[in-house]
Amino acid sequence: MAVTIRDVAKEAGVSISTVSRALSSPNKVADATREAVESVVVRLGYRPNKNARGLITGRSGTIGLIIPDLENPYFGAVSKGVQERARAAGYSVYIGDFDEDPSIESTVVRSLAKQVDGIIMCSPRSTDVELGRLTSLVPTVLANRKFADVPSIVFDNGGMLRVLRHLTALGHTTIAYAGGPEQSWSHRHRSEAFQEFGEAHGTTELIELGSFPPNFGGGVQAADLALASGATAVVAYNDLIALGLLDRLRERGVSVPEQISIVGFDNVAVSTFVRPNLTTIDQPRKHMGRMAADLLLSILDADDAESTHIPRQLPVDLVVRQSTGEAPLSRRATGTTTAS
Amino acid sequence: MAVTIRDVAKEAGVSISTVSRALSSPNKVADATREAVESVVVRLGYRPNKNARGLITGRSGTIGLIIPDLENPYFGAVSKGVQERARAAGYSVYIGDFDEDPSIESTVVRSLAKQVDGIIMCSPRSTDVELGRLTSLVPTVLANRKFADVPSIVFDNGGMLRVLRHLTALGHTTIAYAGGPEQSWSHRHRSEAFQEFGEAHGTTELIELGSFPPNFGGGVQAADLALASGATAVVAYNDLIALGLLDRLRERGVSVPEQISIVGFDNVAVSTFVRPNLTTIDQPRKHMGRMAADLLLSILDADDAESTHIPRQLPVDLVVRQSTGEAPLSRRATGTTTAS
DNA sequence: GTGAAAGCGCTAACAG
DNA sequence: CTGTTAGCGCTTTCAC
Repeated sequence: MAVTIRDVAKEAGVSISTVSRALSSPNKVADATREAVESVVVRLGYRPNKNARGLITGRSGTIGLIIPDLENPYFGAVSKGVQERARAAGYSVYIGDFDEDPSIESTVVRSLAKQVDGIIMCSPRSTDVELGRLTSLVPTVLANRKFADVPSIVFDNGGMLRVLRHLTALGHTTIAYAGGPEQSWSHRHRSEAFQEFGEAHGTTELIELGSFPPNFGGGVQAADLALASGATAVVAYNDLIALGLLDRLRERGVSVPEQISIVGFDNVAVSTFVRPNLTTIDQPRKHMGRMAADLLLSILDADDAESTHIPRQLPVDLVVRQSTGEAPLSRRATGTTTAS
Repeated sequence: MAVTIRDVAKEAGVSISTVSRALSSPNKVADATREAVESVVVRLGYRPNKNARGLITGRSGTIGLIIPDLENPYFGAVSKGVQERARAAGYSVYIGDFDEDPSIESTVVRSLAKQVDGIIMCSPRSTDVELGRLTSLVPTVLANRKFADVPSIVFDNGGMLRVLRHLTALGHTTIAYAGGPEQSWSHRHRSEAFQEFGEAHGTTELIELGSFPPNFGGGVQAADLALASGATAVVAYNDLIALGLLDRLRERGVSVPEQISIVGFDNVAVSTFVRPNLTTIDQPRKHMGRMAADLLLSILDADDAESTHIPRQLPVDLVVRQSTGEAPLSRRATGTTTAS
């Protein structure tokens, strides 16, 4: 097998415990021996066996990240943030994708629970009851969901309010909401904020179109309902739904944004792939990943105090994109622009 | 801590070795005892500690998956395929993202190498020299790259040929290629196929525009060059570049596909977010993930024979999308279609 | 077919 | 400050 701590000890002429100490608690060892050990470690290319260490410390040096769908760039960004921080702290991360299926989510969490020091559940789709069971298995941090007193990171849910203020400022008086998955905590909160705004502003008519799959197809479905509703503006649960809406509305001969305005959530890259670029709520999701990892690691490292000041609620931004589709990059050359 | 093999043994009234055997080699134990043990296992909710097992067997029951960018849906799909198979075989998977940066790729592989039974490197960006070192660390399977005799899964690279035949059939005689990252094996192969076609068909003029970042911005860059080249059709390294091309060309007043045709590679979801839907080469990437996982697992399980018949080269399909943007889902209702 | 015992590579008391 | 000694939870000879 590979080079073990014993090889290093022999080569450095010390005992294995000294090697162990030199690596895990460098301050408990004489500078001279520590340096000697370190040089041997480098020379032999020794890398401690995490398994063996974990067996005794009860810590595996790994965390689990559970997300609904790896193929959705939203979660890819979160994952990158988590990895960035975990790696910096010497942790490895298992990623478990559950295909937006609560029962798979449950299975994956349970199978991972025994092998990791902690778990980050991003946008969990489980019911509260099941979530309660799952979060009791192992130290857990939630992202995009609040539940009991489980530590969590969520986005400031003032996003919907900003969107609605923006739209009413533009003169819209009939606004529809094309929602996301029922099980989504974010969806429920957006829906509530939507309703509340309606109650507070009697002059604006607010229409909920229902729940749709959080993808392009969901938006296509929602479009026909939106049109029938008579709304002049549609707020979508996310950008993918917004793009589906856009496509279908245009296909039905409705011009966007002239006849109907559309606003999304997330500010994923594709929101700039269409003209005009989509107006959306930017949610710094990579940052959310970082914060979630930081929070989990701080919990793992300091069993006593969860004192560290990690923001639990991340600010979001309304990104209003110009509808006038002007050249964003460089001026058009004069002269012929058509191909041969 | 959790329930251990000793608890099970005590509860079932047998020795720990019997429990161990009952679980790992059920045929080496009397049916009666096996069943007894199994029922206790279920009742106590016992789950063997992978670390401890790994310590002795030298196998961790985990594999690593190294990809350039988690945020790119292409790799998300591959990851899902890998996970699907790994999970089914009882393996966990570490995913390591290296941000398209070869030096990070190297670091990640090295740090993972000691903790996993095998690694799948998808679309590696390292040089051949470095790749040689990396693949010698631990059993490795390559995806989207061939190197020496390292087992690999790649897509049939006849895709470019099909695209070019398609375009010439449509009457194009001047065709440009907007390439991907220099380090990409796929890019180099597409580029070669592109050149070869030119040599074989003197009547068609083929123009390489260069290498571009494999994203929307890369396509925007390429668009101005494409226009200046006089080509009437542009083949893009991937769909994201194709979409960037599309956007920029339209902005410059060129209509697509009337004046310039665009074809992409990958058939990612966004390729249907635009009108007309993008014509593209479909690469079944989730399937690639599955095959890569199967290949790695078969290598790990059978040290002797890599006999299993896993296809090493996966077929691709040209997806020609209709330009006429007809209603794809349901017929438009008669009557007013504009909103209030 | 089953149990006892010996470790896998490492860390954590405990003496020195 | 350093070495010796027990194990962590499990698999695997080797006897019985």
